[in-house]
Amino acid sequence: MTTEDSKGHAAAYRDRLEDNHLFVERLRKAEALRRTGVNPWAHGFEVTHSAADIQAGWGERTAEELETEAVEVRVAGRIRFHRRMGKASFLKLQDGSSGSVAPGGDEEEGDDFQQVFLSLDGLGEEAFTFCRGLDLGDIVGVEGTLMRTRRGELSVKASQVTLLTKSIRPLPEKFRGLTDVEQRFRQRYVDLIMNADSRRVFRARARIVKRVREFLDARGFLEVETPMMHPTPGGAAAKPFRTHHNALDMELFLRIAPELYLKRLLVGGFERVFELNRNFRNEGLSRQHNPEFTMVEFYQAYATVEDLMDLTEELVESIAVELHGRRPDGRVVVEHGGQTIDLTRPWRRVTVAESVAEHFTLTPEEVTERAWLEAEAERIGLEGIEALDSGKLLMEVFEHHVDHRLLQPTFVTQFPASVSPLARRNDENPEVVDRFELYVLGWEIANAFNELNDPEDQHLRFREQLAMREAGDDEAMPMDEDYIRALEVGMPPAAGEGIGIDRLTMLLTGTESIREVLLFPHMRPEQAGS
RNA sequence: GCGCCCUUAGCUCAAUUGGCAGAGCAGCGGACUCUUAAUCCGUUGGUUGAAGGUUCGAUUCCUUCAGGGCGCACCA
Repeated sequence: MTTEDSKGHAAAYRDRLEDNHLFVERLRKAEALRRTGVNPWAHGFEVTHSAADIQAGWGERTAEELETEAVEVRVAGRIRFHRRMGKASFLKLQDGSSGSVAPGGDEEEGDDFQQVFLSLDGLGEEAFTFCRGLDLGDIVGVEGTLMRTRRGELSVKASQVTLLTKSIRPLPEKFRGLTDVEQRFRQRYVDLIMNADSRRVFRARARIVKRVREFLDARGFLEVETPMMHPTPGGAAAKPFRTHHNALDMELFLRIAPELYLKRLLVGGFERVFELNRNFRNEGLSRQHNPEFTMVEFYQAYATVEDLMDLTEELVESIAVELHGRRPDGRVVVEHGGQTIDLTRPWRRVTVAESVAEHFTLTPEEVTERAWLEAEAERIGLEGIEALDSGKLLMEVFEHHVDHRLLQPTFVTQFPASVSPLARRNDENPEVVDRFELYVLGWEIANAFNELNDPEDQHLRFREQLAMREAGDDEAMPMDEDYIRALEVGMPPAAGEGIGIDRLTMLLTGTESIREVLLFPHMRPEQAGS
């Protein structure tokens, strides 16, 4: 790049900063530093202590003790506060330990930014003047010794300050911070700097994911990765995203579920497998739905849904205990939107028909009668009722009246076979399958069933799905011939389950929108120039 | 996809029945050697989301569009 090009680019770069004087001022400072031989975007700095390290190691020391010890430290972080006086000033640095959650501890966010004391005496004229030009948002490295201020705050008395990164765009207002929901999601990097609650949620999410892995690992489950791009979308009732492979010139679908691949692994002899990863569904967005979402699916040979209900209670309760602890009375509760949710096991177990019957103060027999179901479907405003089987009608009534009212953890069991094409029929009643969905806060958190391993029945179910597909249901599953072939080789009896990690995280972090637990939730593109 | 609501300075928010677009923080200049959202004095900063309309005059009323929030629908 020639000097002329370089000048042209500098102008173009300034233009994209919209001539905002706040941005241009900082850029001017950066350029001034460069002229004195200081690169405002440095690399590398030896850090010996985090803010949390210093608090943990010397938090109880008195001013005198600190003076005697003369502990030398090198810290680094982003300037969040800068209080300037004539010949002294204070910085508050935010580092990766700021507001961190101690392992096994509660979720209290400590305001453990590291304060730095700068003085003309300690730094000398030139360095002190340089520090006066530092802006909120700049990242600096500081070398100094620990001290306690007159007001009692443990601080680093700086002997040397190095600018590591110049920040061109100012941070939001320091008191109220960034509250605009759209900007919080679009500029998550700013949100994470400004909002301890956001940091807390994503740290909690990481612990939940880690705990799920540990839990399954401890029970002998093998973590596997199966294709994200499927030639045949299957394993769930959902509309897929389509994509295209150029070299093979073939249509592919982003997976809506890993289910059919994981069960092929049961055939292969991996008797306990799980996959914790993304699924993609081409459907509407809501507070509970994002086009891509994370689910853990696991399959256990020789187990039944009964076993998985126990396992699910144990898993979720243990994560809740890790994040929130137990109450003195031994119960495990989480607060969510003014509700107290009691996750202490065991949880209520109720069949679909029972839950509907309870809502209408009828009996399970009454709410599964065709005439009653048709009449109720009519009241809901359902169309094409005659074409729907009774199981589908029952589910419609359940979804319209019951599921969103199941606030406390509830296993809903005994689903109609017609809405569960991959589940094994109940031996006593072939019209239902041994399946459960876990509801908490009215959200479906988990879904599990005894897996259908009879290839002939599976073939029949796929054909029924095909018929529904031809009748216009674009969420009905297509036939998967290779999956049938796998079942013909022989799949051990098994139960499998999927748990929605996003919703589980919402439940355990008290958040009400899935966007709060996704680092970069799906958004429409911003308009140019904004 | 449909309905309701929101969009004003970098950020957080004001602006009376339609009558000169303002404040705090941030920034800039100045004072101040222990501050805690530091304080004090002075000061820069606006295509009021975009386009159109009504009006002598529009941040304000109307239309369309964009983005966002909430609800419904779809779904997990």
